[in-house]
Amino acid sequence: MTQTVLVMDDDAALRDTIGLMLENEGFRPALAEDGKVGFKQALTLKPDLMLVDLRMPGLSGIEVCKQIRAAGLKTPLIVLSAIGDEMDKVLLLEIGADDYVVKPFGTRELLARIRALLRRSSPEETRTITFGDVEVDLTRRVVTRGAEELKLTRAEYNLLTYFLQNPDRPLTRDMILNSVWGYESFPNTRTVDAHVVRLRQKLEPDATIPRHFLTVHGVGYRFLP
Amino acid sequence: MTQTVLVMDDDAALRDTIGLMLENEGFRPALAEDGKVGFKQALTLKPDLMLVDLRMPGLSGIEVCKQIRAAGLKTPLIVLSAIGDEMDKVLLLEIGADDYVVKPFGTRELLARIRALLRRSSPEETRTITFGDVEVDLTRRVVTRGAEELKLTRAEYNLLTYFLQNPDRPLTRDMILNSVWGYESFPNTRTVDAHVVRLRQKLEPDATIPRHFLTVHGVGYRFLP
DNA sequence: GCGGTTTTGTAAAAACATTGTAAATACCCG
DNA sequence: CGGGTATTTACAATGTTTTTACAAAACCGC
Repeated sequence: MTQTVLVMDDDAALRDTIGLMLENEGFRPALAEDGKVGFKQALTLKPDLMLVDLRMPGLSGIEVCKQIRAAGLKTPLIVLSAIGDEMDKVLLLEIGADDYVVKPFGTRELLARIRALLRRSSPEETRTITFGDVEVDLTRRVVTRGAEELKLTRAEYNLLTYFLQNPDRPLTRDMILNSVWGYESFPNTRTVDAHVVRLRQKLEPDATIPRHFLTVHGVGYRFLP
Repeated sequence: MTQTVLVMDDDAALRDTIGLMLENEGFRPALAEDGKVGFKQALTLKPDLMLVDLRMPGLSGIEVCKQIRAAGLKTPLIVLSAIGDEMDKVLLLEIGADDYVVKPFGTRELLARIRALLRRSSPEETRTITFGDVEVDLTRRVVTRGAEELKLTRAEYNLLTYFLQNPDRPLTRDMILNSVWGYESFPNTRTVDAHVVRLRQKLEPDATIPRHFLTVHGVGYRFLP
């Protein structure tokens, strides 16, 4: 489950910093000090993402990228470029980079981009959550029960995904309103109840005896997968 | 325990309004009128959260954010942007902001976002407390005894957590009423007794010989873990 | 210890609050 | 406009809290 990130940079200090940061954030870092080593590792390790410095002695970042793509690898790739480097988007496209970060950058920015790219490029066709006899396909936004596809309205679906993201803990109506409806609109808290009722009718085996969308009297609701 | 919020905005009126609002809501506000001062305060005060105006004379909000991130600070950060500002998410990502609010905004919205962000960024711990054969899971709001889950009503649960927070010391009925029921409602002090009885029935090995919820005659009650 | 007094335990009644739900109304987007 | 959604409303059903009443226990001065 842990995702591997291959870091190619000739600057040892930077390499280690990034490696450490990645480790702290739950990734498995792999470090390469030049393009030749990096390319080999890209083939053998099959990392989930690569960070490639543009300027490296020997095989340059540009060359590495091209070779990697030529080898048929579609690994998501972020280019690290020094400020002042000619960095037009055509070049990036040509070498098959998905994003770039200009040095010097904050680890936090880098991390955000890594996460964003992984999210963008992960084969999420199969990101589904199941509970009871219900299956929720988060990428297609489709909910099936048994064999048939259910029709959920926008509000119902949003509420459902909020429950899915916060299983097994009491959620007050206000928390739900803020997260699902946002801070701009202020519907009555009873609105939440109305929607819970409809989720129960559509998703519970027996709507009168909730097994998944439980009420916590005096508090709110709790979702139990 | 009080959380510090650093507000960076060149508009003195707005700054003060926000500061006042924060104070009212139990935060400790710190105000900075430009990026330079703000950056210094960010380093010295180590605030729990920052509000940064994008457009400021001198060091702009964007620059401040970048510098703060470059300095390694991970402080949660909300950007305040004037309507019409180019506010794409890439920019937010680049500068390491966690959320943004478009001016003009209501204090209520801002507050909600501040609270939400603080909640998001505080490490979530599963706090559970045990006494006798009872286990209280404070995050899930679930009380178990032996193997089975007990059903506590809202008042019972609130009373229990108050006892848990003040173990081994006598609590008068008035203290309990004020802390658990608040100053808004004025129930009879016997109400406390009624609830203690029910806690004993649900949580004591033998409700007739209390081992945890002790009576302090003429005073009130005392909880012994 | 012994009455008298105060305080506490407790079940049950009464008052009150919250939730389920359908139906009515408002809203919104094409 | 029309059709679907979202929200509010109203009322019943359910659950909770508070009060009450009386019994039991603790305290107190003698």
